[in-house]
Amino acid sequence: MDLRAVRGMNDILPEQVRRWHQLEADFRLHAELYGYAEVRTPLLEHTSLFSRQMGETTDVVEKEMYSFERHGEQLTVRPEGTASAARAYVEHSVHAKEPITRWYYLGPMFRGERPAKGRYRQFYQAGCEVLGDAGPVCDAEMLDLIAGFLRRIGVPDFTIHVNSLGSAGTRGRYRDKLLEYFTPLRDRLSEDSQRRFERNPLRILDSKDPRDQEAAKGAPSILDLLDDDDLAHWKGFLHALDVLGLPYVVDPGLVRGLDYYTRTLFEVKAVGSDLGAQSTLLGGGRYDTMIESLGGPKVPAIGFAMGLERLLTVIPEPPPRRGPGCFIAPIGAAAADRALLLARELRSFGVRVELDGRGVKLKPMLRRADALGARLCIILGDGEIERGVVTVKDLVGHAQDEIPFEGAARVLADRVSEPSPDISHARGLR
RNA sequence: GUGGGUAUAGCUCAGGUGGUAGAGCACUGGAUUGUGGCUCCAGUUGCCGCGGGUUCGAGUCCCGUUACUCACCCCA
Repeated sequence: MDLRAVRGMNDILPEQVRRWHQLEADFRLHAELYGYAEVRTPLLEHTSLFSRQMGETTDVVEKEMYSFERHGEQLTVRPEGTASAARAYVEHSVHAKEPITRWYYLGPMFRGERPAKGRYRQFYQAGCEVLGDAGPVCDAEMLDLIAGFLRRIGVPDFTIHVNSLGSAGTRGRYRDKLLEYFTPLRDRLSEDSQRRFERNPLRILDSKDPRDQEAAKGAPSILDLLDDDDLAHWKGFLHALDVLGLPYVVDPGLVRGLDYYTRTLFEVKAVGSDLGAQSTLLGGGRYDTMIESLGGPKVPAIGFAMGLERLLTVIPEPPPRRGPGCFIAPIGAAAADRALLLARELRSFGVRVELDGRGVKLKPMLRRADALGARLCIILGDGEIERGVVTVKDLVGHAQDEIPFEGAARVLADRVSEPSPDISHARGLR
């Protein structure tokens, strides 16, 4: 095969799409329960939106975006959802129409990273954003939504990690303190962290390298630098989590890659999964200054996004798809005509029908019906036409009888909805 | 961008020390002129990733290359 999908971009075949539908439906349900409404934004945005919002020096912006020029415009295929949602919020002056806005989104994102397990160049994210609510209860409720959703879809075990970055000033002060702390230890850090030292010293804290972990042991905590307002928010957040009974881990080393976060920061990791290094199922946090920096009003905001591929590798396989209610096996040209009409009528009763139009012998048709896991097989040949009947074979049991062709659809529709006579033979459903 | 692993039938994979391809599953036909699943029999499917080298001879050894994959970086 010389034609392949683009690297890092995957086909999702129907067998798997079922799982995606299920996941998406569960997400929508939970988001709606908490008052969120779906927003849909374009896949393409002006490049500047992302470079300004995510931070010029983040890896995503520096080397992972699919950017190009077209008709004199610098465009980028969205690498994440928050920037677009924020842009739409500002563009439509939503703040002037309602004090609090709760939006969710769902769709593909694109980053030109080297693919690995649970990480692809086209990947799907679902996320929520609350705009206009600065309170810590809002942050805790978002985690409540998340935890309920994860349990609902069957994530076996996960941990919630939380941290606070304070406001912009706090972050700057903390950065200085960290630099001060790491400077004498600098030559003991890993090569990667030597680089981080220059660019983003906060990231040294969550390095996986044992040398860095050793060096970071006595590092100052950002939580000690929070000002009164930040601290009140942080405490309110933890209090609300306690009220909700949500277990969490305070992780002062939790730093996220995007520059726009303030105060609350959280991450949910899968426990005991085979996701390898990509065990982070979702991440989010508060971005109280982003809307304003986008040229919008002073509106606080918080959001999270989760990777659907990662969720899918962690949750159990759903039961197999049920077969059609009726499989129609016509034998001969006259039967084929009748079968065509019968199939349509059955469907009008809401019965899922598969008609075998191959014109082959009965045996392969029955085999096909069985492989599909059909409930009933309708056999229609010359004999049946002469007698004005159809033969109905129960594929779950073995029973077979004839019913009048006239009014057959209604009778079959009723029969399909009945419980199977002998469930122990329900095999071949794969 | 860096490092490791892998590449043989539609799928999952065997193929010591080089002798010109195999199994299971799937699919098709038959045993059963119009009756599925189970069983039995038979059959179809391969540029052995690609290019080059060594050799009388390469799926097997060497070099290169591409793809996939895992890990790092980073992130969902």
